[in-house]
Amino acid sequence: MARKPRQARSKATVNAIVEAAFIAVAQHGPAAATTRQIADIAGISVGSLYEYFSNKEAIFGAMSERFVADTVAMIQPRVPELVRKDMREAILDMLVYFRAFLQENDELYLKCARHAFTMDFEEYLEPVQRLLLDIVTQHMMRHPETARVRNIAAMTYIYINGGIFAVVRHLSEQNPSITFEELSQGLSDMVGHYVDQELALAKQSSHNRSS
Amino acid sequence: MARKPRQARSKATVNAIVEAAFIAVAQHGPAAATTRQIADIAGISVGSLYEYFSNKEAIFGAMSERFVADTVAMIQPRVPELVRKDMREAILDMLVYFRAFLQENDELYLKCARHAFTMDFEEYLEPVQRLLLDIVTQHMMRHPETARVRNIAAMTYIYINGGIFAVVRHLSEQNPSITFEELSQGLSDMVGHYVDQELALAKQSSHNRSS
DNA sequence: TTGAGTTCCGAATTGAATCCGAACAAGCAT
DNA sequence: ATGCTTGTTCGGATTCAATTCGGAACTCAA
Repeated sequence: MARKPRQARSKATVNAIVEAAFIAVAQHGPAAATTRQIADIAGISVGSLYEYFSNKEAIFGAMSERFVADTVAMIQPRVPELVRKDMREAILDMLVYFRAFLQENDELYLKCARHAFTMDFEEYLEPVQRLLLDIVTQHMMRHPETARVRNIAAMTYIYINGGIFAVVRHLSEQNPSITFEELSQGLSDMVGHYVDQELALAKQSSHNRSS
Repeated sequence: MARKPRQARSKATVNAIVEAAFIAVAQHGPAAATTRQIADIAGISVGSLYEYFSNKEAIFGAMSERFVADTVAMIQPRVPELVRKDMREAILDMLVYFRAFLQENDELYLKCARHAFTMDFEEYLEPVQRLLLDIVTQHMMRHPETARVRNIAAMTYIYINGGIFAVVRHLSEQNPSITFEELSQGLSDMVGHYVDQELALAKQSSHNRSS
């Protein structure tokens, strides 16, 4: 960002630019979305873009940040409810929430997320990763029996990458080879079975040790 | 591709263009890689690019095809060996192969794969999906006890998306939060535990039914 | 050897990203 | 209120890369 906004109206301008960018990218993809389009949609002139963003990349960066922040804000209030549930159900719920989130506003976010990697999206994922780790931690405190599961960090890493990308890809496909229900059930069982199996192994090994 | 190559030399040119594109993209990223750079590296003129590719996108498409084909070619000869192994070990092996593949030639492929999604990479994944499904099928024929696992299709879908993207992302990170060993162990256990758990459930339910 | 088809070239065109200096609006002191 | 300073917006000028085009150079079969 080339300059910090001092006055209220310029904050509104920055906001308008980011929202316009979402619309333009959803319509034409990130490569074909031009600064003129973004400026037109935002109702400002092209030059003004460069008062707040040093280049087009920076606008994409702000979009990524916004997307991640909105995702977190969407899940956050549901955390108390999620951690109370059975793990499989919690995961299914999250996936359904995430799908609804991607599809709101005529799939605005989904259409952008499809191309997200242009924008070095991964760099911005950290808050989501933190949120998920937080949920897992809280969940474990309420379900102490799950404390013996190994490799929680690796699991959340895999899950966040595999889960987000698989869902985004799936929703973008015209005729996917599996249904969304199969996909979400698969993701949930994959985690659920993993945990069950880890617990079974832990029980078995402690049994062996004590006998 | 604007024209089909008729003569031998033009096939070499097409090849040179694709290889040059890999180098240019690895160096500058897909957005900053210019047609001039690609032409220079390939040792041809800019205009010649357009004899074989209708635009830059098409070159990226050819890169994706090449990448997928090379990946399949790298795994294919190892299929007989893989299907003989225990599932967890087979997965670990595949991941190690894949890492080595990404890192050869000074990480040429890895550097390009990082940005792969610009190029609508997903469209080209189908051969990999087929290969993986083929491996699973052959594996099941040798290990008939695994036939009762449900949702094989969903599992390979999740695995191909989650696995490839998690590995590419992990290898691209400067200081990843987990090691490659933890990641690959996690991916392998995730699948392994899933299968084990499914088999346990299947055994249990058939037991219930017969009692 | 030759000419029809193929391949290659690089200057010219086009259009988008970015820069810049002038015009405009807001805040502030008098 | 009035003039001054600083923040904000504008849109044309500039720059640079993608793509086009007309013709030169090459290949190969007859």
